[in-house]
Order: sequence, then structure tokens, then C-alpha cells
Amino acid sequence: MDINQIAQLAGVSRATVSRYLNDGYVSQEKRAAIARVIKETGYVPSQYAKSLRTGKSNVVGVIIPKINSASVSRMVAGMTTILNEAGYQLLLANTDNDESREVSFLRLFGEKNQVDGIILIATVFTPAHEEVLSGLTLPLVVLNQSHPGKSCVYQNNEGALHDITELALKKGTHPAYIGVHEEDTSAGRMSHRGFLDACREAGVEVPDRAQVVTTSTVDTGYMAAEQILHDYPEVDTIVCATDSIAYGTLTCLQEYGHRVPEDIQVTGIGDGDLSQIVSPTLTTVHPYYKTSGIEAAKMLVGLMNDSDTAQRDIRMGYELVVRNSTR
Amino acid sequence: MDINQIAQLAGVSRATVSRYLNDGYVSQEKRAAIARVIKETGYVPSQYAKSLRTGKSNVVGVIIPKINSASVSRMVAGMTTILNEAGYQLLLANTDNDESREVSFLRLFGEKNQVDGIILIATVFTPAHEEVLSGLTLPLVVLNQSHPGKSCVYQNNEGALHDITELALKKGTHPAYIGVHEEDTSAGRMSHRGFLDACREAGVEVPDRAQVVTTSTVDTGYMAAEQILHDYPEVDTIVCATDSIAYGTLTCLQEYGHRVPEDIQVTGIGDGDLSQIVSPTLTTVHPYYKTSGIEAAKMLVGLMNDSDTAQRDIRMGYELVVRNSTR
DNA sequence: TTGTATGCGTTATCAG
DNA sequence: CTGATAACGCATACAA
Repeated sequence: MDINQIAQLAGVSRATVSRYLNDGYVSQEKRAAIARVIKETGYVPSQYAKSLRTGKSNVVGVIIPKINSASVSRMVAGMTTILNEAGYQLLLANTDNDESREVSFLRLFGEKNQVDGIILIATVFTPAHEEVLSGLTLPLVVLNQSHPGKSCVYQNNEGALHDITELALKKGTHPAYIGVHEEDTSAGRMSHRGFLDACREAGVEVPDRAQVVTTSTVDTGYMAAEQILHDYPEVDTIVCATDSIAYGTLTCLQEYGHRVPEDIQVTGIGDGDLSQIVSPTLTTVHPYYKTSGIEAAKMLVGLMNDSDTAQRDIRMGYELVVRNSTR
Repeated sequence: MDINQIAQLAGVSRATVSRYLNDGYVSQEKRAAIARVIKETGYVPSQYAKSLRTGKSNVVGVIIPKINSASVSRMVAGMTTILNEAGYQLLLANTDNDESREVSFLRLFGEKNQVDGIILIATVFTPAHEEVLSGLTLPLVVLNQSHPGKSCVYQNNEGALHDITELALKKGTHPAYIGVHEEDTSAGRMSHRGFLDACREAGVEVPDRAQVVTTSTVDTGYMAAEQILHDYPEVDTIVCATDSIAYGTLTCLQEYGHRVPEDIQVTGIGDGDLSQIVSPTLTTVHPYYKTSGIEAAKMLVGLMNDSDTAQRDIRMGYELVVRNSTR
């Protein structure tokens, strides 16, 4: 069922059918005839052919580290609405936390091929990333990290950790910090800086033994809290870089018989589903993940349409959610 | 950068380059020459043209009700691994729980176009669904629901609820049930049946006021539990159709001063992340979501390759996870 | 307002 | 083993 058959059945040339499908510029009679034939046959134009001819696919490639994650799936949910509205489909590339796959997808999509634009939910930037990123002509938006020279949308981890630490220090005097690795992800670094700034402003000293680095899971959070309890027994406030770590910390404190928040305050970042369910409920920061996906998608649509849209950065806002794990 | 330029640079015809890219059947010398040129130029074949010519896209359409959901994102994670291994990309279509969008995506993908196969994570089957489903020629796998005549992979909700109810009834005598709506989703109906069967086998009577229907959220779970407490005060066991409902129930019981599991047992279905964190930790059923995604993807790959693969159903297994919310 | 002719980049057929 | 050549289904410049 191709455009030629439609043309024949409608008694017009295929160019007219094509115009009917696109610009317009067709007389009422022919328009009606074509419409009727299309309805009868259920004809749908071939995307392949259309894309081959126009060089546009109406598909955007979305590279994600892990679909199976609350923050990522919210971002994807956000961009889906915008992109679909704008007539684009999402081609999903899941790297399963494998950096090399991230680079190869970037390359695959980037090589003048298959997609009209890319959204990269970034984790780390290796030299390989930089290389492929620099030689990229397609519209691209980096989500979740800031990257010089590229349009990006990212969370204000520094501000979030600063504010929540500041809050906790109104009632606490011996804060500890459980963060995530800081080598290649700016998120980790910025978070730590926010914490340290707030401490400095409050005039409290934080010894090294009160600051540990781990990964963002409940189990490792538990272990990190255990370590702090051991190395820094005077602790009365534990600021965690993620909610998952905070959950582990809560469990640990409970098992060691420390009361939260009376003896030790705990804070997280993320406002995960569990945060209002754990006991005590967790004081945390609500990051606008879904909205960041929406913003990234809007930006990309802008880049793909008006090719001269200026590159810009969006640092997302956040909201302190004060619950019962702080005094 | 197209195949003609590569051919010219390598001193061969474009047919030879094409063969190099596909079947093989190229002499060593030419092979080397082409390889060199391709490496130098970074040439990548156009998917559009390839698809137009071959009628295959190496893309499968995945229709999901909501990306932002633990079960769905796990299923997607599972199929991603299999599909990527088999050389397919995922085109994601998120309906955001809008049935009509589900149908239109089905139609869009189905109209001989754009994708080589479809995985539908099903929620409900309306007449509109049936209509488009019946006139579908593309390989399709239905995930999460069973559907006569179509290959499908689904959870054994009936078995899961039966077994967990059976377990709870070893220590309980007055069970209540909080389920989800049963009109159009077989999941809800099957769950309820599993519960009732186990009760019947155990010889316990369950009055209507001990069975309520709600939606699967923490808040509505809370309210449903409240209602049961009011209408059926002698309750000593609450079987919930989902973990979310169970979380709400736990919170409710705690606030009303009922001890779990001493006074009232609670069970869920799903083994969500929170289940080992809430207190008491939740007795639930671990459904193999990720594995079901893997199975669905394998099935679809089979259907797409050997077009004569028999249609079949897979009912997934499950595993009872006994924790501290039951005696 | 409409039709004709051409090309988008591949792969497949068919001789050589 | 290789090279012409003809599609694949569509959009568009150009002529009418």
C-alpha cells in the first residue's frame, strides 16, 4: 500500500497525494477524494521513505544509565510528554551503567543517522565521552550533569546540600557526611561542597573521620553509618547525599539503639517514595526530576527546530521537605 | 558520506561495499581496502535507506502504561538486554495510563510501519484494543496480561495470592482483603480469586465487609485499611494485592495502635524496595518482573526471526518472601 | 492548482 | 568473486 496506489485510486498524481499529506495546496475536490481513499485503505506513509527523503526521522535518542531507577524513570516520563506532543518518538538506549556503552550509543546516534536529536542522562565524562561529544553535529541536551559548551539541565546539588545542612545545624553541632564518589561525577563533588560550605558558615569543624564516601544503596549506607558511629561517636547529625544512603543509615541507627532525631538527626536528598514511609519520616530535598526531563525535552525541541537556539544551562530548583528525622 | 563515496575511494563498486557490509563474499584485498576507507572516513550506513530497501528496521516498539513505575521499569530493563543483544533498539511509547493512546500507538506501530515487532505491557483490553489487535500482522508479545490468541507473558497473581494467603492463615483466622479494581484487568480478578480459594481451602468465611477494592497507592491503601478496621474490627490478617497498599496499611495500623504482626498480620505482593525497610519488614511475594521482560523479549525475537514460531503463553513463577509482618 | 521527473542511500538480481 | 542496474516509497523543483 504505497502512495502510488492511493494516487491511482483517487485519480490524481502521487505528487498531489504527497502535498495532501504535507503542505496542503490541493483543491477541495481532490482533497476529498484522497481523504476517502486513504480512509478506505487505511494507508499510512512509510517513515523509512519519508526519512530517507527528508533526512528527518522524528525520533530522538535517549541515552540512560539505568531505566530501573526512580530518578531516571521520572526524567524519562517528563520528556515523553513533551516530545510526543512535539511529534517525536523516543528511541531508548539503556547502558546499564556501562560507560563504554554510553559512548558507543552516542557515537551510533551521532554519526549522522537515525535520530534527530539526543538527550543524554549523564553519569560521568571520560576522555572518550569528550571526544565523541566534541565531534557531534546533532542537537544534544545533557541531563543531570553540567557540561561546558553543551546545553544542559542539572540538579543544584550544591544548593540542596547546603540548605539541608544549614537546617540540620540549627539543632546539631557534630555533623557527619556520607557522600558518593567524587572522581568523575560532578554531582558528588558539588554535594560535598554544599555540605562543607554550610558547616563553615555555621562555624563548625568537620574532621575527616566524619566524612565517608560510598555508593548510593541502602546496604552501603548502612555500612557507612556504622563506620561513622565507630570513628566519630560524638556525631549528632548525619547528612546523606542520597535518600537510599539515608534509609540505610536510619536502619543502622535503629539497630544500634540510637533514637532519631533525639540522639542523631538524619537527612537525605531525593524525596524518594519511601521517605514518607520510613520511621521516622525522612527530612530530605525534593528534586524536580520529572520537570528536569520536561525542561531538557523543551530545550531539545528548540534546538531541533530553530537551529540557532542559543546553548544554555538550566539549574533546577529544589524544595526542602522537613519531616521527622530532624529536630 | 554515502556508500558511493566509499566505493570510489576503495576503488570498487558500491555493490561490493554493500556485500562487505552484509553477507561477505568479498576478496581479501578488496575487503582490506574497504575496511581501511571505512575506518578513515568513519562511514556509517544510513538506517533509513537500509530499512526502506529491506523492510526491516531493527527497532521494536514497546508500549508501556507508565515508565515511572517500579514494575514497568524492571520489565523494560529486562527486555533491553535481550533486544540489544539481538541487535534491536527500543522505541518507547509511553501512554501515561491513557487507554486510547495505547490503542493509537498499537495502530501506529502496527500499520506495516517503522518497527519490526511490538511488546505491549498491557493494562486493560477494551473493544478498541481487540479490534486493532485482531488486525495486526506484526509479531507481538503481550506482557503482564494473558490474551487469547496472542503470545504473552504474565504474572501468576492467582497463585501468588493463594500461597501468601495460605501462609497467613496458618496463624490467622479473620482475614481481610484489599484488592484493585477488577472490571477490565484480569490481574485484579485473578488476585481476588487466589485469596478466596485459599480461604475456602482453610475453611474460613470472609464477609463482604472484609473485602475492599481500591487503587494501588500508599494513600489509598491507608484509607482502605482504615475502612476495614472500622467495618471488620475482628480482623487479624490483612492480605493486600500490592506492596503499596500494604505500606499504607502498615502506617494505618501503626497509627491506630495495632501491633504488626502480633495483633494483625499484613502481606503484600511485589517485593518492592521498601519492603525490607518498612518496619516491620513486609512479608510479600517476589515477582520476577525483570525476568518477565527478558522472556517477552526472547519470545519476540523468536517471532521476528523464525516467523513460524508457535504462539505460546508463559506464566511466570514467583517466590514467597517471608519477613516480619506475619507471625 | 496539478503532474513529471529526479534523487535520497541501500540491497538484491543478474550477468559477467 | 564483481559490477551494472533496478527497485524501495516518498518529497520536491520545475514546468504546465
